[in-house]
Amino acid sequence: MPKARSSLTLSDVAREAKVSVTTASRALNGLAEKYRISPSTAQLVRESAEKLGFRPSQVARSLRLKRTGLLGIVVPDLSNAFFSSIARSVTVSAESDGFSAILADSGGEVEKEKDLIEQLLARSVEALVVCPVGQTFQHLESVHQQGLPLVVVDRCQAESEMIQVTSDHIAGTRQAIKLLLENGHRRIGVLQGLTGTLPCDERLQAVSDSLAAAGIRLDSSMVDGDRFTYESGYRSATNLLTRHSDISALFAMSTPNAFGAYQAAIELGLRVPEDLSLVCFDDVAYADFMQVPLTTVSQDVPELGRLAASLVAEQLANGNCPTQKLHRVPVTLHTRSSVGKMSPS
Amino acid sequence: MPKARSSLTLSDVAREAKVSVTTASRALNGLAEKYRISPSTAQLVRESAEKLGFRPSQVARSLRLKRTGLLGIVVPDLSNAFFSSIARSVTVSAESDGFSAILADSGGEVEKEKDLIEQLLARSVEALVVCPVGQTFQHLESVHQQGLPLVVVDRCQAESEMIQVTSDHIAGTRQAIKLLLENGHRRIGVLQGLTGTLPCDERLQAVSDSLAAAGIRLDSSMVDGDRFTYESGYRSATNLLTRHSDISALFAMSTPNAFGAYQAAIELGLRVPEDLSLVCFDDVAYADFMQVPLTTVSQDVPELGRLAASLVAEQLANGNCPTQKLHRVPVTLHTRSSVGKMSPS
DNA sequence: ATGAAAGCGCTAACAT
DNA sequence: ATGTTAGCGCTTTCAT
Repeated sequence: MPKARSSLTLSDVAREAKVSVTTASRALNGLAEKYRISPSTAQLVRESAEKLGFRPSQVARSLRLKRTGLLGIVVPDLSNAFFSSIARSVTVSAESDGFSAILADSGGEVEKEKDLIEQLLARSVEALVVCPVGQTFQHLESVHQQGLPLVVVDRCQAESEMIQVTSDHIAGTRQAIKLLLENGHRRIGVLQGLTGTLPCDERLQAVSDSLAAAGIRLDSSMVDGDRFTYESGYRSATNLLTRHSDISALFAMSTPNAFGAYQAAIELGLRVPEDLSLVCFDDVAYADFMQVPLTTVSQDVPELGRLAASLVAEQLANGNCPTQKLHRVPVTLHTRSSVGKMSPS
Repeated sequence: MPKARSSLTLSDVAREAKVSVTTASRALNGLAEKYRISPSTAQLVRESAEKLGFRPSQVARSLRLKRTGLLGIVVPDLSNAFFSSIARSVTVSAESDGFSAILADSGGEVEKEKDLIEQLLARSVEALVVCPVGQTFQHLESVHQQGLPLVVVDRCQAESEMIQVTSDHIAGTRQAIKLLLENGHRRIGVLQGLTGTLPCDERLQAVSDSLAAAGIRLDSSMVDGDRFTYESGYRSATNLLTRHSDISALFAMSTPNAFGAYQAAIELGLRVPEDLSLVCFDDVAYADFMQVPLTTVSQDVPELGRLAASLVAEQLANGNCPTQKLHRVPVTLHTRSSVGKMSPS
């Protein structure tokens, strides 16, 4: 298996096979028939390439063909299971289409995100999948207007011509609140995630609407939190439960939020679900093995990724933009034990 | 913010500024002083570039400079938190060094892994971080011999000149077994992960040695399993516990293995830790909120990634290979509740 | 202080 | 059926 420190070029192969670079190129690219290169010559070229351990330079190819076969993915935090799962779907799908994925981690900072996208464009990626930080979209719109295939995942922009994929936050929230209402809860607190993002805003609105439909007004003092983190959940739950001793249920916008709330509840001497019910968006690994298995609205994360990947592939193949702009992926309510019946008082 | 569909080239900028491409290139690359370009000209070039929204082609640059600023990362499963965490560390560190990371998912298949590495080499990545499937290393050795900076993470190759990073599996296992022995356990079963990989082999050997030091022989009938998965854990635990009713503790090589075992125990009517103790390698999110908080030997995954990244950076900077080949990252025993004292019988 | 021209490795007209 | 040659967009000698 001869594998010399490859700075071998096509002309090395051509020389070895005693043909021109053109012929070598054609033979190696499977264009032998098209250019009626004699089978023996083609074979000879292939053998020479093999023998020398020739590996065509994708860089040179990219420059010449103006196609890099590169796809960019930007996520706020690759160590977060939600985003790494999306990254995986997209990466794997890209690989199977002969693309390579450049992955970039914005660390949740908009400026970094802009920066990374610039870098990716400079590298001539042919498409972009972005899970934006979600509070500003101008730079993304601009990419889209330049005609580069772009798919936005999760933190969408409500009014936009961009192709976007996100969960059905409204339907999910409705199911969760419905469950709470059916169990007799009337005083329901909301643990918010990152405000100003579509998932957060839609969920909050849906809570408000669902409650309103049941004749309950969601007071803003019943809403707290500002991140999808454990800490935010802990803080906001502590605030809410301290402020309103009559809260009987909490709707958390993420699993970390819910665990923060759970911890807060314990510290306040509240039992789940006896004294406090808890529902949350997203899901945990091994939920069934938890002290109190959480009732969750779980997103179909792999499907978000798959859909994003296929929307990219479609644009790459057809060159045109899919007509449907905003894609919603259904969510599923997993009823476990963290929601209890409100004891009649 | 003018951002035309960038197929703008340097010569467009040069024309706009009424200078040669040479001067344009120099001005934009901060070589104005070196080539004594008049400040006004340099400024003019920069403004023209800005005005046109010029973005230099990294592809052309790469071809000319023979430096791509690309780094390849290959992992078996990006949706696995262990690997995504490593991918994150490496990606972030690469970004801060001005590199971009191409991420590839081998799906745990050696052939795919080989394939992906070939592709990455064809793309002229300047360095490679690989979490190999771990059962064959020839292709990696070959890359290393070609002189390309390469760091192998996690599933190392015992005898090798490659730069490798992995946890201190032996020390970790010893601590776990020591804890079990101190609690009076003598009949200890082992739930194996993927056999033939260094983490699995070293851990098994360390169990055997630790037991031997206490005068206990590890019979091969006390070892079962072949994957780091939940299913493997479930199956092997069921086998072991059925075969040997006197087993009082299980050492699991991964958290999924441990949860599989936990499920198996429940189904066999065994309580943890009263009837069966459980320790495992790796860690779970929210371990403290589990029904039975697991005692674990947890790896410092971010550190594995950071170390790998810095070893890559070192090679890239110095051009030479670090002298220390195999790097061990310490692990930590997290004592929680899944290990109980053996009741004197 | 600035430019002309060569060339990185490859593909594709355009010959022959 | 095969070869010559012109570039892709950039950097860099080598001139001036």
